[in-house]
Amino acid sequence: MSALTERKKQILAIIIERYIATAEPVGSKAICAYMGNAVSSATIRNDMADLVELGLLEQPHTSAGRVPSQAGYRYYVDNLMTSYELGVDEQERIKIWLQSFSGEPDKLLEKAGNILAELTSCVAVSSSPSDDEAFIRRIELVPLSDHTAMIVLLATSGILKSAVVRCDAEINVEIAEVFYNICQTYFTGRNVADITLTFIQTLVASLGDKVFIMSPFLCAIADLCSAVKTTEIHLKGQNNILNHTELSEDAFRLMDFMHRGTPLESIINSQKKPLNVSIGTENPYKELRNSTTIFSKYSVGERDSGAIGIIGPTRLDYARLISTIRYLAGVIGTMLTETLDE
Amino acid sequence: MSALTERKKQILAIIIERYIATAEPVGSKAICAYMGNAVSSATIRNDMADLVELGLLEQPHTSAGRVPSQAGYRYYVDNLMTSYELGVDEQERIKIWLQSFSGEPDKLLEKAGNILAELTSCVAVSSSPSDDEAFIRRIELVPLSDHTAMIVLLATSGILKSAVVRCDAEINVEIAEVFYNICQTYFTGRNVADITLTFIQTLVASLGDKVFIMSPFLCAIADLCSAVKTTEIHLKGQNNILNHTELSEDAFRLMDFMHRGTPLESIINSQKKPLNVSIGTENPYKELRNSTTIFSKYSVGERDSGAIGIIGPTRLDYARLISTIRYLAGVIGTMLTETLDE
DNA sequence: AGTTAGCACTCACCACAACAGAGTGCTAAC
DNA sequence: GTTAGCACTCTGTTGTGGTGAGTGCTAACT
Repeated sequence: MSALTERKKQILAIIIERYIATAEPVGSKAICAYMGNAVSSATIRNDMADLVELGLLEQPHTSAGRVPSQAGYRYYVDNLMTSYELGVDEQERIKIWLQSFSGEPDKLLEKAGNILAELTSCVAVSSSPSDDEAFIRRIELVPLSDHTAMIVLLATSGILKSAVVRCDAEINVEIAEVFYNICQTYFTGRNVADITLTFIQTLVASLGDKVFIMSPFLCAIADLCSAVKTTEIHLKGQNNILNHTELSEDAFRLMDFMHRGTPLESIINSQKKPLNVSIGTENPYKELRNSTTIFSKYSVGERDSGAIGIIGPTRLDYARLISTIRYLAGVIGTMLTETLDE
Repeated sequence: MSALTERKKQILAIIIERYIATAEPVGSKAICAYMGNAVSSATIRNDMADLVELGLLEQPHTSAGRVPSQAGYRYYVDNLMTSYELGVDEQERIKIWLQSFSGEPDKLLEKAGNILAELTSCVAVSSSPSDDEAFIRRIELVPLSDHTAMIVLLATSGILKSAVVRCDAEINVEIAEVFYNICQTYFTGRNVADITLTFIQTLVASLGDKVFIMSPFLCAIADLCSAVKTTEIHLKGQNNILNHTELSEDAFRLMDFMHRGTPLESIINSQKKPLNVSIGTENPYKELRNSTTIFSKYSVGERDSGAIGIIGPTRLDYARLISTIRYLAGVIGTMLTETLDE
């Protein structure tokens, strides 16, 4: 595969970079100029013909310049791209943006999505950390009024979920005590995956009439546990779809696709390497056949917990985006790990 | 203004209803058929010419049918539209959808936005209840770990806000006691608008070194108070913009407009009547000149607290949408008022 | 007066042809 | 292997003529 001559690589790189910058097919003459007229346009034409032969370039029509094919982008990303280091100022900016984070992982990832969308002019997708092997670290009951209370559940993964519950009986100290006793006995330290609604049902039944009144609280706990292991997905910068003219004809389908949710979840969950670039038809969904997705996993502690990335056209400034996403994922990872340690 | 003959009104109504249904200009012959050939197409043409004269209709070009003008829609909404009663099954469906609501106003309004977007195929906008005259009903400190705690603030408006705070010192019973004392003395019962960051600063200064450590908690409270009075806006179903072909050329601008946030906020806050329909240029923003907005305020207790509505093209099924939005706003109001009473 | 039939007219839409321009592919020479 | 030269191809644009839907107007009718 790497049987390309240096010049062909150079030509391919120029075409891709020019095309990324201008969205116009690149002609032999323009390339010639970009190479400082080292060789003539005819020579370049010959090389370009070979590159088309290899499937790395495409010509929209006979008399247009060349455009990178998906394989061309792939080759570029794998072999040609000069890796780009995020400037210190940009790094600082990102950190400052994220600084307001105070300990709620969900909010951090939502914010990170916003930043990424802003920075890349693409649609940003981020998933809150999810961990179905998480344990319940702590459950708290926060009385709000005579008949309502908030239940706060903290998992070992650092994830925090809360819900407001209404209760027919008055929520007094006695009830709170019963609640904490039940939590201590049946919930704290258990795997969130164990706390299902059916588990709650059998539990309530076994506890008998006395604590029947607890039932809404316990159901809420089950819901929170399921929320802990559910991947929560944040979609930001959807308006950016319309920025990219090459996507405009797919815009509707794409929008719809992204709002369906589950496919995105499966994409997020299927990230193999730390950083994945899927170009066009490399994506598992046909709606993305003209799009590129770039996702980076982030880790909390030693665990891969979620991912953040973008969906954009295939014509992307890969070098910049990859380093941005990688950096962001790194920062998220360290921030979340820090909170975990405490 | 109501100097229109009955027949002209009928013609106008038919044109609008046909156009709403088909998005095609309506010709005299078609109207003739819809009127059961009661009069000839020539007569209708004469009437249509008058309606154009009055500015209620427009013709895209000489040889096309007629299309409602913005003024036409306005006349229709004000005088012609047969009000539509939401079916009981639809009412039930909405209630069941919203049922999962347990006491967090923010979540209820987010959900309501989702429902509305679903139901109308428009972009739904909803604002969480905001009330800058709300008082602090309750503040709770929920310890999460040695150095982090969650602060929960409940306002008299029923709004619930929470934040996680990190603290250098260990959060023990002693600190909690100091916290609650401060809350009791300086916060509970006060107007949220009073609790500004500068207020906190002077407070911290006056309390002296001993409680300097409380500072992050108190700042968090100030943030929560400002969140209570801030209008929080939920935007749902943005993918629906692309459903409406007549908006497609404005789609980009519209998307951008909606993502800017502040204009939406000002629209929400400037709702005069319980239910407002703004057609095209009646909207205060030029980006909406081809759009219609329909918003209904909802009330918690006796107070107008927020609004919910849609942004769509001018070609809308006004009757259905208006009744849907009105109903939804009513349900939201009662649900929120109920939680308030407790 | 209001209504109607009849008819010329207007304009968007479509298809087809002509044309210019950009960029190529190929050939023959270097 | 490289280059100059040139015919060729294809797109995008412009212009023309035909078609059809729907109108506006006039003159006759009730």
